[in-house]
Amino acid sequence: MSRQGPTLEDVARDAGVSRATVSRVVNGVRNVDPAIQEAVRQAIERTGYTPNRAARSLVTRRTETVALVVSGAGDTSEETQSAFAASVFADPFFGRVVGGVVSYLRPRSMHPVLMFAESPEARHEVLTYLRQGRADGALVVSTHADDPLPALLADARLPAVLFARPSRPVPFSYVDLDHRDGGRLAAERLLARGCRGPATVCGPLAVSASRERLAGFRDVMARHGHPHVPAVEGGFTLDSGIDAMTRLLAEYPDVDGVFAANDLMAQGICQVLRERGRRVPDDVAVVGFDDSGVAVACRPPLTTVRQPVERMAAEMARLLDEHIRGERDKPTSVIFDPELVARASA
Amino acid sequence: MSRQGPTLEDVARDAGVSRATVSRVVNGVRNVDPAIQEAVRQAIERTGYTPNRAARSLVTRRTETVALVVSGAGDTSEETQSAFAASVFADPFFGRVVGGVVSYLRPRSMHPVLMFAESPEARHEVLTYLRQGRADGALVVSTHADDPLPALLADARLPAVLFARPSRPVPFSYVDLDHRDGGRLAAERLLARGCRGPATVCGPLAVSASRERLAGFRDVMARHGHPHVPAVEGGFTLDSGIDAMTRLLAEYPDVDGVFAANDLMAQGICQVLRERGRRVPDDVAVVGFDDSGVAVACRPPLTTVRQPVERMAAEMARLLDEHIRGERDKPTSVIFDPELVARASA
DNA sequence: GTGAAAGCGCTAACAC
DNA sequence: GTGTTAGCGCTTTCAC
Repeated sequence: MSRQGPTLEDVARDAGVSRATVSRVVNGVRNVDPAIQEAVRQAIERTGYTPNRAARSLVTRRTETVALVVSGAGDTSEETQSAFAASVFADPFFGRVVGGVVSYLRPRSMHPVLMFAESPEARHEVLTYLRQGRADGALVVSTHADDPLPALLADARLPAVLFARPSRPVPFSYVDLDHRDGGRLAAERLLARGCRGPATVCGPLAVSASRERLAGFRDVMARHGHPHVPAVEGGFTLDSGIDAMTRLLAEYPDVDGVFAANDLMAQGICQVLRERGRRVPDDVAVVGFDDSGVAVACRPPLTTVRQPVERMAAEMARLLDEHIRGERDKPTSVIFDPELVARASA
Repeated sequence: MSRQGPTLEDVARDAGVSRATVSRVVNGVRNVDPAIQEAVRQAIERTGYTPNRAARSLVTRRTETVALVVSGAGDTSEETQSAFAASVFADPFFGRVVGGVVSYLRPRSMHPVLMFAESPEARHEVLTYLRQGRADGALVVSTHADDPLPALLADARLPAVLFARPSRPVPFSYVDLDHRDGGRLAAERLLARGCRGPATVCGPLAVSASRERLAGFRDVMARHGHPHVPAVEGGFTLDSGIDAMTRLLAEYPDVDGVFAANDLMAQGICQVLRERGRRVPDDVAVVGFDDSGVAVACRPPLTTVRQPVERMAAEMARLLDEHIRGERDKPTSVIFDPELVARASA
């Protein structure tokens, strides 16, 4: 394991200049004679030099690494820690977040360390990690509303940016979607299709995004003669969509339009409907939310409200980067607009 | 950003000892007087000391970080780089890998940096990253058979462990499943159900695992009077499962048992069958592979061949850790056994 | 424009 | 057992 290639010193000797000059060339600092610059480049080439990041970090106090943390609720037990990761990625949402984050970081030679914070110990790990300077800041995606991590990070004065507005105010930038507007789009679509018995399988009401989507949906529906739209609460999983729809049908057999708070639940809903012999969209129209991979994979393909997760995640990374580099001081929020994507299900 | 808490020096002063002693206590080296040990602990507590990892790495030449790299084929274009991440996680497989890896690393205060190597530039990034000493080694999960990354890592003499046996031999340890045996289990299940018209939707034949599963399946089938089992090649995605099954039904309308090379395709197969009015398992039995989340989510729940991905991933991490620490020298392979999980689909 | 030199905070010989 | 000391490889004043 004693892999340590040539150092600045070696390159300097080879090029017949000082360490400082090589460092300048490596870091693209101007004020270096073009000829010398070229000589150094060649020396680097010859020696196969690669800068040692630990040494650089030690002086720059920066790692070009950020923690990408998926943060759960209070107290998942230890046994489930590995299952947490699997369940998290069961929703295409997180894969998209990763993709968006990487698309921003990679061109800048920055990299994400993946962390899960589903227990108090795990949260402590995240704080320690950042305090040790192993990462310059955190990108936090919470799966629960009452996620305590943002507050902990704030107390420790560690840089972070959040996906979605935190339930209790913390001095961090965040990106979010106009969820209320998303709910409205779904309602309008169902109404435009002539739907007369609308209902919704909403997300966990503890999550603000769920409440907003629901509010927007009901808002428009109320304005069009549906003051009391039935809503059943789901948990953003396929299973919970199946459950919710089963209950919904039992209580309101004549629904003809359902707004699901995400695509995964919409998929479950379609499954239930098909099993009951109801055609989608002819008998019951279904509108999803997210426009994730399952929206296209679903039979029928889902009409859904698009959330530009990749762009949002990239923006989140950009904000963090700016905070870290001191280019941005005050917390900011960037809100994205949803968009209706029409496919077959509604 | 000038966050730098107290240093060893500060703690030493506070405790009235030398830096070395504090270092010993921090690193749990014995040969320290219990009383002094306690004094140091208190000083650490008082000062709120956290070791600076860059400084430590500089001397230990270790980062306690590993690269978890998902490696694609040769030449995905740049635009799709962010889509690659999303598509990768569309298969529950990778979430499970992450979970397994983290379950090993976390208790050891090690962490994974997520990297995607779907293009030549991206692969180069991975090499640079490791050469700079930003990670101690790589865990490589290839999505394609002809992944060039392992060879590149080997040439650079960087430590790595692979998920699945590489198509061309490289001097790295790897974990794998006895895929052939998995194929056999599937065949036996279908035969036990009295299936008389077996077929299979296999994985990409460029992938060795696909070939093995197919071989095991056909092997048993041949031995039981089915010398020529129809096989259609899929791509491990839900869509490809749908396509493959559609083609299969067109050519062999009287199949009554299908072995899908993964659960995602099995799900697609079930969808097609249901659309065609064929009942699963009564008209056509379906056996999946992996036992991932979709196996339970599928209607009907899938009978499938379990691949213990989490355990395999954890083992992969363990092997890498041992290589890094010099506790293991020669490349090793650890092969896991598949297991049939009986549910409703067959 | 370039070099000399002083650290960044830590670990690991080596003395005592 | 504990302290002293010499770096790890890099960036960055500060002279020249």
